[in-house]
Amino acid sequence: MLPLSQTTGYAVRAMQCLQEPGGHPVLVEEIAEYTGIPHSYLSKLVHKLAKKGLVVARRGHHGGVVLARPAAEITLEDLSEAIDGVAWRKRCLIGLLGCSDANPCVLHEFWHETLNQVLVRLRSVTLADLAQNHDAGVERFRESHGLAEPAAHELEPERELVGHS
Amino acid sequence: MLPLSQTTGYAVRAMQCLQEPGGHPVLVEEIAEYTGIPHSYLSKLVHKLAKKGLVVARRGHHGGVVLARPAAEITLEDLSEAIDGVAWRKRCLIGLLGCSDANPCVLHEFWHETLNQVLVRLRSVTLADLAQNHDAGVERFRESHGLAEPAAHELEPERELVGHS
DNA sequence: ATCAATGATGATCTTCCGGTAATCTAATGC
DNA sequence: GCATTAGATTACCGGAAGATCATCATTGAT
Repeated sequence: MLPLSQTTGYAVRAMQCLQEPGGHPVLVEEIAEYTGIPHSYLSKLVHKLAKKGLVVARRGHHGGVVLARPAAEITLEDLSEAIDGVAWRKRCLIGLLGCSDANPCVLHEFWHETLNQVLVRLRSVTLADLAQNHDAGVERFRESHGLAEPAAHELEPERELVGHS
Repeated sequence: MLPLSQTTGYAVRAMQCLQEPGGHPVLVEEIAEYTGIPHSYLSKLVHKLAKKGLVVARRGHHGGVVLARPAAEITLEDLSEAIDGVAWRKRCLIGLLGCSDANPCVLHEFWHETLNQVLVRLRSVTLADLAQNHDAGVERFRESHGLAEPAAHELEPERELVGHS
């Protein structure tokens, strides 16, 4: 009933690997190896993101994927919306199909406000925010899972996390 | 990734129909007719709630279901926990298996705090709160959907109805 | 003791999501 | 233009959640 799906999580991790618009395209294959997301599944995911205008994918020699706009202009909400859509935001908490703004159930206002708080938070975090902690977080994960080494890694010291509280 | 499942919604609706502890037991059948939740599915749901100590169910003559404690002492969080458990609260937003409090991903703190805000809200609403608006909310819904009066009509097959496809 | 009322339970079906594999199509270099 | 490199697309598999059906087990009235 509030599906920030696993695939949206994948989307976040994939996007963390991408360059700013204009940079060298990153191969889906590279993202797959780096993140551990299955190649073929990632390919579809990327395609979805491309259709939504968040990334640009090119085929053939020197193809790959780049951000369609600056990382600072892509929020978690954008990713959630691109992958999971927005339909779930309108679903009644207790599943009454007749429930709507005009015809609210007992919990309508309560739930609407709850979702809103979550969305505000999702909107407050951008890809650029993530990049700042990218290495620290992902490196730890990679070590504990024996995944492939990235080409270059510059580990920034532990910073205060993105928390907006 | 934040599954307040459809079944939890059912649980809320079902619980709205119950009496205070000590009151006359309500039949699963009655709840099913009143709410539109499939009888057999509801039966399992009720059983789960009983195992969690939220309701008491008795079989046989004059059996039925009653609240195990006052409505004012049962929160939405209780229901969510009884049905969906708590595992999902600990899952990493972006699906990193190595992510934990000791080994946080970039979004760990952010997500933890987000979930917390939701939980605080779920904890702030009790069944008793719902009862106060029960009639207004549910009646409106029933009217606009032609659902059975507590005294059982039959439901039209083609109309969109909660949980029927 | 018996029987009917009523919840409990297990098998099965469907749908959706995550995931795999094979193949198609577009872009580039030669 | 042809081969190679990439992403795009299609078909299919498996598991979990929702839902249904049939059957079992318990309680209380008589």
